[in-house]
Amino acid sequence: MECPVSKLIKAIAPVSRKQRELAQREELILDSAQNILHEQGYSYLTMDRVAEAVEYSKGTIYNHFSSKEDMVCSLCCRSINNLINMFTRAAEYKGTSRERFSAIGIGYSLYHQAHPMTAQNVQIIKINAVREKISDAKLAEMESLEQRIIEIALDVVKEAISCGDLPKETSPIANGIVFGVWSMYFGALILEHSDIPLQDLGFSPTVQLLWLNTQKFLDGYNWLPLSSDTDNEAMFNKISSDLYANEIEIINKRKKQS
Amino acid sequence: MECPVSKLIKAIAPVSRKQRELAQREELILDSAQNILHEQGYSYLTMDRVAEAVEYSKGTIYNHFSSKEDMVCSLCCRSINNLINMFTRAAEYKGTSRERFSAIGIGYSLYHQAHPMTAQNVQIIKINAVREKISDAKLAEMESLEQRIIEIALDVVKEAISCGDLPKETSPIANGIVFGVWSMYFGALILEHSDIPLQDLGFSPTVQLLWLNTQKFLDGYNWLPLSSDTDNEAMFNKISSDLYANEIEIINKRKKQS
DNA sequence: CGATAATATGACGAAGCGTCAAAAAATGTC
DNA sequence: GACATTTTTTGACGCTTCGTCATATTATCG
Repeated sequence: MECPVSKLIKAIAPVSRKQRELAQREELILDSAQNILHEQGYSYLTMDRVAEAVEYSKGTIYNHFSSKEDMVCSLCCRSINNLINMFTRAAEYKGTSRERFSAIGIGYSLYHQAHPMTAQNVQIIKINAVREKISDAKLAEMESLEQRIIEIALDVVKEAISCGDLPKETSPIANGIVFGVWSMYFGALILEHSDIPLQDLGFSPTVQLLWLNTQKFLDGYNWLPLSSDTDNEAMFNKISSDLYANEIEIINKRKKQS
Repeated sequence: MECPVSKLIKAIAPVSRKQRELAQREELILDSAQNILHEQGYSYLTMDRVAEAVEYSKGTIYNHFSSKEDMVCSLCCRSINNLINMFTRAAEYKGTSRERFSAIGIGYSLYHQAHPMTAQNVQIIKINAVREKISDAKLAEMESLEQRIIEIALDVVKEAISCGDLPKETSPIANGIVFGVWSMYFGALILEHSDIPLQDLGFSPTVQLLWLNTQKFLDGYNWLPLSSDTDNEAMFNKISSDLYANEIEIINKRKKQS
């Protein structure tokens, strides 16, 4: 089901005052929803509460989002957009192709550490019973964003192949590398944020394990320079501070609070 | 919240007629739930419908499960138990340590391909908003099963280290390997079963990518014999038919139907 | 067989979703 | 500026589902 408002907002330029106001209100609603999620968790997020928080009626909220799930999906789109920015910077980082690819992984880790809610949203949005309730338009929007973000990572892989850091034969399975780290990071993300006591199960902190495993994985693909020829911890720290000072700061603040 | 019935069922031996009947009814309920999930999907699964299907009242269902989520968690426990059996067989497979470990991965893939519903359940159960509604007892039960299944994989890694197939230095990061494949398979599983058009995003079939990536990952850890010295496709086929004829059959039946 | 304990039942209250007729506001017309 | 028309907003309402609990039914035991 398409929403009345989204048609208006996305109508062709020029952007009228009304369109701007609507877009602004949409952001306000999303901010409120995000806030509720952050403060009280997903079970507490209801349309009535969002309506109360933004001081509009429920009907108005439904003019922007065809369902609660649609709203959460929009939040996910915002997050993916943020990630796209981070990934873009990572892909342009000065360093070896392997460093740039690793930087993307680090960005993913740090972003979700800085914004744990995002991980939950993404997780929820992937459930089919939830997806059913999202408008086709919004799903398409999200898919196209995912498309873009994958492209960024894939480009780095292709560069690596063309400059010889990866064997030429890797070419037809370039997407295998991207899918590999994507699934690995995504899986780890969910396992980590699921309150599952990984430590109790005998695992080290997730970020460290992820980093280690990424390096082993890339070694397996023979992505030069191999991790045995590199100071991996130093590399991690350098990339983090070079590219993701913001996220690091947020994470540290969060730590202090708890 | 603990359920009246589960206390009874788990009471100390000897198993009385009543206990047997209760346990039997619990299985009946779970079978029904599974059936509804299979036929109609998660959104269609309601306590009223389950009650109607098993021809007991809703109150009686609630004597077995403290909530709908508790019920789904029980379904997950059944699945994990199945996986434990498969993993155990895989770990005892005649072959190199690397083959045995790979066999575990294949088992995971095939099981979820044969029982797609399971993947959904697991996915749902990992959401915190859902977990909140599961009784502590059941969560503990699931955790202990997960503990066991991890242990099986970890033992294979340890054997590999002690027989020299993996470098001695791997010892302190043995759990890294297990976590790596766990997260990779779990992530891929969810991405695959999420109706997300991976093909549209330019990816090959998941099982193939997973198999390839597993081999690269193990190569990265230097788990001998390396994939470059092995016919990987043949290995996959051999392990599948040696260990998982059942699952293959189910998968093929499923294919025919569609 | 009657008393007591255990179990099963389904009507009920609460919560949340999404709708839609009516009210309010904005826009257009003279 | 006053009236008509269109657009937007509102919140009461219907519906679904959850989980509970007083009551009814069944089982157990003296």
